[in-house]
Amino acid sequence: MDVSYILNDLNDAQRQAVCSTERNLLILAGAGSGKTRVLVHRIAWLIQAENVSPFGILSVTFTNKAASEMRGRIESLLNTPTKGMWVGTFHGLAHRLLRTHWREANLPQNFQVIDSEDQHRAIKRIVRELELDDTQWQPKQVQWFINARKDEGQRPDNIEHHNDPYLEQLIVIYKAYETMCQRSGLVDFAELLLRAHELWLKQPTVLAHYQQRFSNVLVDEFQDTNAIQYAWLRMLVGTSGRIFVVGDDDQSIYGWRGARIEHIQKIQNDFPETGVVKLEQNYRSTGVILEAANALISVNTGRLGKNLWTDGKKGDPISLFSAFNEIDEARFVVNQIMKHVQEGGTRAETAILYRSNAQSRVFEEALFQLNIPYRVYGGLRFFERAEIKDALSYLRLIANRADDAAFERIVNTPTRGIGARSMEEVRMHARQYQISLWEASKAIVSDNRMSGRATNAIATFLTLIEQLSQETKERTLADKVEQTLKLSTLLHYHKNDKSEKAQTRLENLEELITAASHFRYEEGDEEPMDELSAFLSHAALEAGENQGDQWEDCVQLMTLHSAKGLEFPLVFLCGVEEGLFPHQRSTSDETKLEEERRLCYVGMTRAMKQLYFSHAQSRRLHGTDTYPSKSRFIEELPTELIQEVRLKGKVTQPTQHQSKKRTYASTKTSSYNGLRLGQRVSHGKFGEGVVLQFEGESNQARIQVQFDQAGSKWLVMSYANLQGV
DNA sequence: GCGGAGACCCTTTTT
DNA sequence: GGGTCTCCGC
Repeated sequence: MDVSYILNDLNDAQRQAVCSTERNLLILAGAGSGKTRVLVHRIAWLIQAENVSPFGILSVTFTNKAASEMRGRIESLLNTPTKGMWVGTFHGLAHRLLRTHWREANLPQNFQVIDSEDQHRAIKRIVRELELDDTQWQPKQVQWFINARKDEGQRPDNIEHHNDPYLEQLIVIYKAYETMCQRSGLVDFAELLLRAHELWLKQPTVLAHYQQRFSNVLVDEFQDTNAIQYAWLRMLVGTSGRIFVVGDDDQSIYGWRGARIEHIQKIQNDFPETGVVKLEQNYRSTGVILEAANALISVNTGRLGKNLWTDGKKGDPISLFSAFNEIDEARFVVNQIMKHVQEGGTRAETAILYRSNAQSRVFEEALFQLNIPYRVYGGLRFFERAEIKDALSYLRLIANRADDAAFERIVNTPTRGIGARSMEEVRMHARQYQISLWEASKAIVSDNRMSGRATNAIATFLTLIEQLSQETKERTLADKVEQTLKLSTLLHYHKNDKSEKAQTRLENLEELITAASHFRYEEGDEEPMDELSAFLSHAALEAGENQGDQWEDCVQLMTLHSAKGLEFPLVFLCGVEEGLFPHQRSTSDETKLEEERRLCYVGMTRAMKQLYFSHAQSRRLHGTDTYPSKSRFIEELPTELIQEVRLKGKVTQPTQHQSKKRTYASTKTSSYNGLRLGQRVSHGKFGEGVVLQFEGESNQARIQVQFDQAGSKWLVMSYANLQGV
C-alpha cells in the first residue's frame, strides 16, 4: 500500500515522530508546531503502514472539542470512518468503560453523571446534614478537597490525617458524600476516572482484555494529565502496549487543577524504551513573536528546553499600549480592531485575551457601543443553564428515583408548596433509615405524619413523577422531554413570567426538545443503555456549545486559559499588570509564578501576525480603583522587539469612565470648559498630568487628572486653575 | 413560602 | 460591580 500521502506534507521531525519504530514515544511539541497533525498522521501510519487494526487504537484528549476534531481529521485523512477506534476524552472513555462494566465497578446500571454544580449542591447539603458550620466548612473548599483527593486516587480510608482534626472532619464529609452518591447512583467527574482506574485494579480480567485490545495508546496535551489519568494510562499500557504522547511542558497551565507537569519528565522512567522527538519549527507566528515568547519562557527554570523557530517572516514589532484606565484600554483595542477591519481584515481574526473573566465586561461595552459583533467564550453552556438543568432533573428522576440530587432540585420547582420545613422532615427520615429522598417521601405520605397540606403537596409531586414515568414510557425521547416540560408545568411557569430573561429560558426549553429529537444514541461495543440515560450522560459530559452566533464574523473574547490551542492573526493581551497578570494569588509562590508565565507564553503564541500588550495605569477592580504597575512579564521581553504605541504626552484617544447612560465621550461632550479628555494639563501644585474624566456641571464640575508625579486626583474645576499644555 | 434588602466575596476551567 | 446567599417581613 502506498503510504507516502501520510508523510508527504510533514517536516523531518514530524516525519520522524509519525513513523517512529521506538516502542514508546514522547513528542515535545512547541506551540504551533503541528502536534495534532502528528497525532492524526501517526494513527494513519499505524493503520496503513503497520497494519494495526483500528480496534487496537485508543486515542485520548482532554476536551470534547479536541476529540471530535481528532476524529474528523483522521476520517478525512484515511477517507473512512474511525470505526472500532476509541477516540475520546479521559472522562468519556472512563464513562464508556463503566457503562460496560457497571457490575464489576459496583454501580447501578442506570447510574448518572453529575456536573460540578450538582456536586457543589450535594456537598452543601451534606455539610448541613452533618450540622457543620458552612462558613468553616465551605462547600466550595470541601468540593475542591474531595476532587483533589480523587485526582490523586485517594479514597477517604487511605488519606493520612495524622490526627489533624481539620483533615479528619474533611474525610468524614468526603465519606458522607461518597455514601450519598453510591445510594443515589451518582458519579461525579473525578469519580469517573477513579472508578475506571479501580475497575482495572480490582478486575484483572477486565484489565487484561483492554490491554490486549489496545496495543497502541495515544495521548494529546500530555502535560495536563493528573495523577489518576497517568496511573490509568500506565495500567492500560502495561508491559506489552505502546504509548505515544504529545505535550509541551511550556504550555502546562492547569497545575491548579491537578495536572502534573512532571509526568512529561517521568514518562521515560515509567515506560521503558521511550524515545523523544522535539517539534520546534513553528508554522504559526512571526519571528518577532517567537523570539519574544522564547525570551519570556526562558526565565522559567526546570524546563525540558525547547526553542521555537520559523523560516517565515520576521514581522512587525510587538505593540505595547499603556492606557489610563480599563476603559481607555478597551477603547484602544476596539479602535485597532476597527482599523484592522477597515484594512480588509475580518473581526473573527482578532482575539481579545485576558486573565480573568471579569475583564470582559468593559470590552463588551466598548464593542456593543460601536455595534461590533463579538463572541465571549466561557460562561454557561447550554446544558448548564438553570432551566435546562431543572428539566433534566425531572428526566433524571424518571430514569432513577434514587437520584437525590435531582429530587432536591425540582421537588419545589416550580413551587408547589413544599418548603424548607417539609424537606427537613423528608431528609431526616431518609437519613434515619438510610434511604433515598424518594423512598422517604413515600413513607412520610403513607404514614401521614405531617400536616395535611404538606403531605398533600408531597403526594402531588410523587404522583406527578410516577405519572410522567408511566405516560412517557413508550414515547420517543423528544416526546418524553416535551411531555415532561408540559406536565411538570415548567413551560407554563416560564410562560407566565413576562420578563425578557424568561423569554430566553422558554426558547432554551424548546431548544431542549429539539436537542432531544436530534440526539442519536450510537450503540458501541459496550452494553447498551436506554436512550434517556444516554441523553442524560451526553448532557453532563458534553455540556453543549456556548451560546451561538459562532459562524458570524465576530471578535473573539476569552480568557488566556480558553485560548489554548487556538490561533488568531491579531491578538490583544490585555490587563498585563502586576496583581492581575500575574495574578495576586500567584505572586508569592515561585511555582505559581512560573505557571502564570507559561500562561503568558500560551497567550503570546496564539498570535500569528500581530501581537499587542496593553496595561492600564488605573483599573477599577471589584468596585474600587487600583493603580497597578505594568506586569513583570513585559519587562522580561527584549525591548528591541517592543514598540510603545502611545508615548507620554502623545494622546491618541479621549477617554472617560462610562456614565450611566452607557455612552462614551463623543467629540461633542469631550470638551469641557475648554479642556478635553486625554489632554495634557498643568497644575500649580501637582505639576503636569493628563485629563481622565469630568463630572458634574458649571461650578460643581470636577475633573480627574492623572498627574505624572502626584498620581490621580479629583479636582474642583473652578479652583483647580488648570492650564492646557 | 416568597420576594426584597443588605452582607459578602471575588483566578484560571474541562469533564 | 455584580452574583450569590441569608435574613426578615409579609
